[in-house]
Amino acid sequence: MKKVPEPTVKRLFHYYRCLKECEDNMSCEYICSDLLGEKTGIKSNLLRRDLSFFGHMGRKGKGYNISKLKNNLEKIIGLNNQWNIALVGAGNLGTALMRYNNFKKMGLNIIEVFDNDLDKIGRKIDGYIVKNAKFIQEVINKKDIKIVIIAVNDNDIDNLLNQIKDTNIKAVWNLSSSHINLGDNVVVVKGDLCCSLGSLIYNINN
Amino acid sequence: MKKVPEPTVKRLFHYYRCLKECEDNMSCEYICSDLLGEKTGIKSNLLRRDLSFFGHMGRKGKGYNISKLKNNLEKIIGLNNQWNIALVGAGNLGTALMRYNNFKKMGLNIIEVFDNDLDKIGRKIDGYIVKNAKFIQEVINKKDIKIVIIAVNDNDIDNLLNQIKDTNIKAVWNLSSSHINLGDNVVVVKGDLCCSLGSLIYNINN
DNA sequence: TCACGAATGAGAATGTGTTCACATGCACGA
DNA sequence: TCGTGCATGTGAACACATTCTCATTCGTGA
Repeated sequence: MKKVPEPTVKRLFHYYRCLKECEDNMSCEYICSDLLGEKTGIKSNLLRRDLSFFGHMGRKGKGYNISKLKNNLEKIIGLNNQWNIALVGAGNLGTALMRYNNFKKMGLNIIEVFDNDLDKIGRKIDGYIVKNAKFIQEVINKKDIKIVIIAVNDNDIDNLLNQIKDTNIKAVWNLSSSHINLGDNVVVVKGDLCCSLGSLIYNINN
Repeated sequence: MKKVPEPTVKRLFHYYRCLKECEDNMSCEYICSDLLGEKTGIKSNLLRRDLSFFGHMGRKGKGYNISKLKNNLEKIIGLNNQWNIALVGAGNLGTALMRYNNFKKMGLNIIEVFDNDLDKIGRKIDGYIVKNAKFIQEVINKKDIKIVIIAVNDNDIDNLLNQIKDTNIKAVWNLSSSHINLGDNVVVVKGDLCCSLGSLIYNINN
């Protein structure tokens, strides 16, 4: 299969979520690219191109079967599996993530929470008992965790990375402002909050 | 001036923050693109191209003057001004943002917090008194707020948008999962948390 | 069964962003 | 002051992503 562009991948999720809503709230069985595009804010042309990377998803003259397309996208993205996640950082942002219900709906389960603040370790937050960050490596290996969310302040990142380096994790979602490099085998997605606001400010100014 | 690509804009902030660190922690006055690139995880080639959009920022054979470049980027991005921000949504995510110190360091000030949950309205969170969301329009106009952060659950977005529509705001940072359209005069930056995890999962799977 | 309308999907063209290669100019030591 | 080396910055090539256009196919109604 032809390589799927990264922007396309990002949009897949929008389609997926929108289709899920349609499935629940709409009476009809099919949706055309114009409507789906309008709902997601993506041009219908582009939407069709995106979907066509994965084969013939629709029916000419009719549109896309909502449930079928939804299920296909679910598999394509990988949301049909359950993913165990470790959250590092039980501060404000971390706590918000623990309580963020939408993750669970997607099959994304935060199953362990770590911190290196002694005040937090051992405390129970939203059902999670915060563990000492020095056990990360051990726990990740034991529980076969594949995804790590980093939501800590920037000072102690290096220690963390050393701990994580020799595990079998596949991806890191980096909400800190530090640059992370864990080699070619680990996907790192940046999610630095400041950065988004930075580009927003630039665009206001120019 | 030639149009600056959006990816470049996003990277500017990384350079800026890194330079700020260098200013504090390094003894030397100049930094070369190789080193700055390594620190930020961006190829030095690309970095030089990015900076060159804004004129001659460095000295051949020597590198970039750390403080000078930092100050230049500050102006280019627009971080030398103070920006008043309204936060909509005093839930977990909203609260995390109120407490997120890095924004203040950037000159980004959340000065008002709104919600439409009666349990939250009137309460004091982290120094902010949560106001009723129905006063958004009034307050935005009065306080000359230019940026709105949307951190609410998705059900009540439409009401919000109607309130915001007729104000003079310039940008919205949309952390909800709904698609927002406020015309061509308002910059909307998407920050949907689920979406990032979605593309992460895809990349693990493929 | 045929004709017409609707909507997909793909080739080609365009637009956008990154990388390559190297000319240019500055720094520094002899 | 001259020559060598270093690092920037830029034109050109390339790679990537979006848009345009339209052939194709299916559905529907006469």
